Amino acid sequence: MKYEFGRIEKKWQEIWEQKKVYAAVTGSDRPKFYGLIEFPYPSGEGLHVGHPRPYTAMDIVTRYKRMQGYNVLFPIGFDAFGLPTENYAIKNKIHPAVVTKRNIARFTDQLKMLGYGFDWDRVVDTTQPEYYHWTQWIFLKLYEKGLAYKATMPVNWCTSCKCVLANEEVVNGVCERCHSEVVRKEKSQWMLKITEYAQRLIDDLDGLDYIERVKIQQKNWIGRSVGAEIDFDTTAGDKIKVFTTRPDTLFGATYMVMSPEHALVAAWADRLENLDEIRAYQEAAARKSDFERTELAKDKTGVELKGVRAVNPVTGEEIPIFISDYVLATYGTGAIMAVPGHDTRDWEFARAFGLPIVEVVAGGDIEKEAFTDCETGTMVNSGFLDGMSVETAKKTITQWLTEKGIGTEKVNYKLRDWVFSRQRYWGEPIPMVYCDKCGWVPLPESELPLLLPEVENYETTDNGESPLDRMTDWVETTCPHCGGHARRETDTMPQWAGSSWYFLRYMDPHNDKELASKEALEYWSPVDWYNGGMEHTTLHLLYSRFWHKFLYDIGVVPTCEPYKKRTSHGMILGEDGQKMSKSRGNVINPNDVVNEFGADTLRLYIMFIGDFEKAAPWSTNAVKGCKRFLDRIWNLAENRIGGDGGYSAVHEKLVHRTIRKVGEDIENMKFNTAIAAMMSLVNAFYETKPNRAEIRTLLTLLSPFAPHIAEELWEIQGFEGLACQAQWPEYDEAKTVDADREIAVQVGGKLKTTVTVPADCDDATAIAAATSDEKIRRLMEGKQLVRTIVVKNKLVNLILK
RNA sequence: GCCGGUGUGAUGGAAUUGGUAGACGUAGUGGACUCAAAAUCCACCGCUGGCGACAGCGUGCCGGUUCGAGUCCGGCCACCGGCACCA
Repeated sequence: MKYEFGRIEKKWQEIWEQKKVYAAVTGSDRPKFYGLIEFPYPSGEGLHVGHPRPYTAMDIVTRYKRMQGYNVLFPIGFDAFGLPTENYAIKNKIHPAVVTKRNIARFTDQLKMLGYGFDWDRVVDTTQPEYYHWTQWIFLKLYEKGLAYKATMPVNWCTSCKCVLANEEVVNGVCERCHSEVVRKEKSQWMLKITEYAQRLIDDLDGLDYIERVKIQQKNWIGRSVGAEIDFDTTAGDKIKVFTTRPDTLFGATYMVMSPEHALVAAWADRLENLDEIRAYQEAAARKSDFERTELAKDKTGVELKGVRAVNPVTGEEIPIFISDYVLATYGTGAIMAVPGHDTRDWEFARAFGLPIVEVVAGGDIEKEAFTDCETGTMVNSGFLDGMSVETAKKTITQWLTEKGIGTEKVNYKLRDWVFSRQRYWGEPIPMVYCDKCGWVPLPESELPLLLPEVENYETTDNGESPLDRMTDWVETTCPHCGGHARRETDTMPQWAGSSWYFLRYMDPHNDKELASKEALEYWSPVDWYNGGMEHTTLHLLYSRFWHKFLYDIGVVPTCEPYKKRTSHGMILGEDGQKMSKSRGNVINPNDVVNEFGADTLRLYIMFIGDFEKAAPWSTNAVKGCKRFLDRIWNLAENRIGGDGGYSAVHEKLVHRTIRKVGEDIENMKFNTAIAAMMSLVNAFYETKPNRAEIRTLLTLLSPFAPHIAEELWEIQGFEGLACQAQWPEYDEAKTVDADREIAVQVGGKLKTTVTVPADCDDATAIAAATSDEKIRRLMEGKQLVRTIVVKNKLVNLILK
């Protein structure tokens, strides 16, 4: 009989679907396990070979858990709002909803082709009104609690997408999606106060089972730093507030710098003697894109504000004030005290402008470079701080400033509030109206979902407004508050909105009363294991943690963190070791692989390819090797011998070891070595034919990895029920160990030979066995044995003199 | 510049966390089967020397700790990812 993968894969996919073997049951008594993968964006290109890596991994984990008796929730959905679909729609004059529907159908076929055990009754689609109803509802709640606000501020504007971007979406000064130039633009935007959660987003990481690099990257992104805020008096009467992490160096502050956008510059217009020069600098700074700004980072530029001076609160000296674009408007207070002796940037600026550099921490050579070390230095030229360590000086000066009312301790974060509006059509409408009398007014919950209207033209307007802006009938409305004239918000939500809570909807996807029932949320929360890409660490993963914490605070969800465990997979590279891309021509289409080798082979290969967390290049030859392995299993089933009892004496030990190894490896995401262990078992079965019990165990172990072939052989062998519903086999630790051990014999730490000894034998027996070996005896001739080291069941090391 | 990570045969990668380096797969070589090829099955497969038993070397480089180091410590080099004038 031939292994017709095409036929059997289709056959079992239909049977599984019909029998609903992957249905999750809310409220079941069995322990629950919620395994989650990042739902795909249904692009026009269809599934990429990168997708099956995390999907197959979690499919294996959840199948394994199911076989262990867990009530498993393993859902799938589509994150379908977004720019590529909209752009495709514009180009081809098709409604994005139609494009989305088509793409989702294609993705669904491909996912089913790979035999994933998703609960297809729980599919979510973020573009459906039944879904975005609740995305909008969460927004209203955020607004109600003061966490959504409208603000006019400089935002990142992608010149190609004609759309604002969140900070997280700007990579190296260009748009994360289209790589076009990003410029700063003043715009009125909806903002979400993620900064309010900064500390909790850091603190709560401690209790989570996330891979370490994810935690580190999130912490770095949030960027907490502790210091002080200090007020400097000025000759204009206003105070300049600065933030510093080095209040200990206050005596060395010889000038001040404000960002070019700082409000005091405008306030002082009348007093400034060189206003033209200042204005010119401000304009030049505003014109620079983020990219240019970082490019030009080497040389410090700036202009002194002539006519106003600041006063150093500890030295009493008048010091000059500059504006320079090395000071960012959006961090801290937008102004700094410059301590050129002990800050690299201030040092460079001081050198460029010939400003005095004073040493206040001894230990370096400030003639050559700024001395920034906080560990070793001693305070000098600092009045009452002299002789103190930096740490002590920090505490002392902060206390002093607080007592005098000049400053206070202060924590700052790099994280900024989340720019939440997009000037685009294909997104969730923001359920707010602007009333001339009442200002911004939220829609009442009863009016949700606010449907996305049909428009004729999806393009952004020339003045950078959303296409919805042209929909006069839709835009013009009445104020829910006073009934007067009002206009709807025409911006839509960003791509990240729908994905910030989708894992909750899976728990109760058809609920039309609330985002999910209390019962379902209590039963399934939190997600037990979430696997996804590193690229989402500071985007989706952070955003969804923020939303979840908010929902926890208002009593909607029962846990303060959404995901208990987070892991991440490496990329699949092309055969040339380069990132797969159409232009390189190294793209592998999963459909081709499935047609040629079958879904089981693809699944197996993609897990065997290498360390799950690392990038790995594709190898068609190695795919063939996996197909060969399945062929060998297929042939094996015809070559087994009878005997329904237990395992045979020849295989027992290896079978027990393999059960242990495969189970442990699945839990630790070491799928490659789990497969290697099964290969070894099959190799042993080729040496000595397996019996029925051994075949049964092999098929059970194989089932999570290659479910179709396992199921078919299961049926052929006449085992009861379905392979995918079989119980995971038990192993007996006692049966995994040998009666005898082959241990290493070393002389002076160098391996000379091996000897066989009884397992767990005492040291004397091991030494006796080693020293009676012919070869070792020869080496010992004429030498004196000065020391022996014995490691039980491993080795004997003889030290000779 | 700062923060993470990686470096092992021709090749993808293993190695119980300080204890027999190279499991498993790919490629390669030899053999069986075949008129032949493919497929399949069996064997070999780190480098150097030797007919050989065997000896020496070997986990990016240099040093150290240890009876013993791919694994730990110090100093380099290379590559990958993230952040980047964050005061």
